[in-house]
Amino acid sequence: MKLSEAEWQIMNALWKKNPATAREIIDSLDEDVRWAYTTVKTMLTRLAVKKAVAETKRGNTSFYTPLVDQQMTRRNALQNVVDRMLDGAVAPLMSFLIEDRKLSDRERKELIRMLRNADRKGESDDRDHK
Amino acid sequence: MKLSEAEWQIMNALWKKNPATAREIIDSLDEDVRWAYTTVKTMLTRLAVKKAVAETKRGNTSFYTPLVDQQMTRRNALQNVVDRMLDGAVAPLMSFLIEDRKLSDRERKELIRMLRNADRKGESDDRDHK
DNA sequence: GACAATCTTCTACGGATGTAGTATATTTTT
DNA sequence: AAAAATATACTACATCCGTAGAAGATTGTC
Repeated sequence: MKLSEAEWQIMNALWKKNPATAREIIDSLDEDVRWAYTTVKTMLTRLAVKKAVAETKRGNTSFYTPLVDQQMTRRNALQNVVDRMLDGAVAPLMSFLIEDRKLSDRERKELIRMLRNADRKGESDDRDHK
Repeated sequence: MKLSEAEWQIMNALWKKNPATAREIIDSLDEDVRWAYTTVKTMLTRLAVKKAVAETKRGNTSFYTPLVDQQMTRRNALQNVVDRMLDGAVAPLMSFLIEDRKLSDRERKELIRMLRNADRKGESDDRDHK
């Protein structure tokens, strides 16, 4: 499941609220995204063709629902980003998170908590950590 | 500076070793990437056109060098990924790092260290970019 | 019921991308 | 120097992507 940038926008909107009509999707997009109605429709049709969304008609109007899982889709996309763009290394991702895109205090704490947690449930190879 | 997926491959090779000829680049790519010589040349020419690399001739052969900074280019690309694909949220990135893409023990420790460090120097914490 | 608003389907089109063939110039090897 | 290998410049082309207009179907409104 490969999505184009514009398609991500649509999917993100749909993941937030669904089912939704083309009109609802447009309205939910950022102000600065000024797509014509038919542009969004084209996107939706293409997404339907690739089975990323389901199209259901009620009367004259189509309602759309995501068919792919957000978590999973993002995960795959990120894996691809790491593989292609970062040449397989996660380090740049980490420094992006930590240095560039300053995490809020909140996020930083949360991240540390997650890491500790991951550490604990990490299988056999744990050595001296007391 | 927007790079296509194939262009990232080339740039990653060039960042690793430069200047390099088209031939050297091909040879440095993963085994499973079987591009024709002219394909790589096309890529390089396009990259030269958009000023991402410099082309210098020595005799009959061209040598290429990156003109854009790896760190910076990746950073921008990642910001774009967060904005478009992740709808502005970094949380999915974190969980990708921590849950999906299991960090090695080594990487996890390093990440924690970085976080602690960022914590220390982040007294005058102001956020909200753009 | 007529007109306006809205939705639908179909078609289009320029630029980006992946992928490479051809013909030609140059360099290297017998 | 003739042949073989290699590099270059140019051209091509199918598909994807962003973006939307046109024309017709349906629904809402006075």
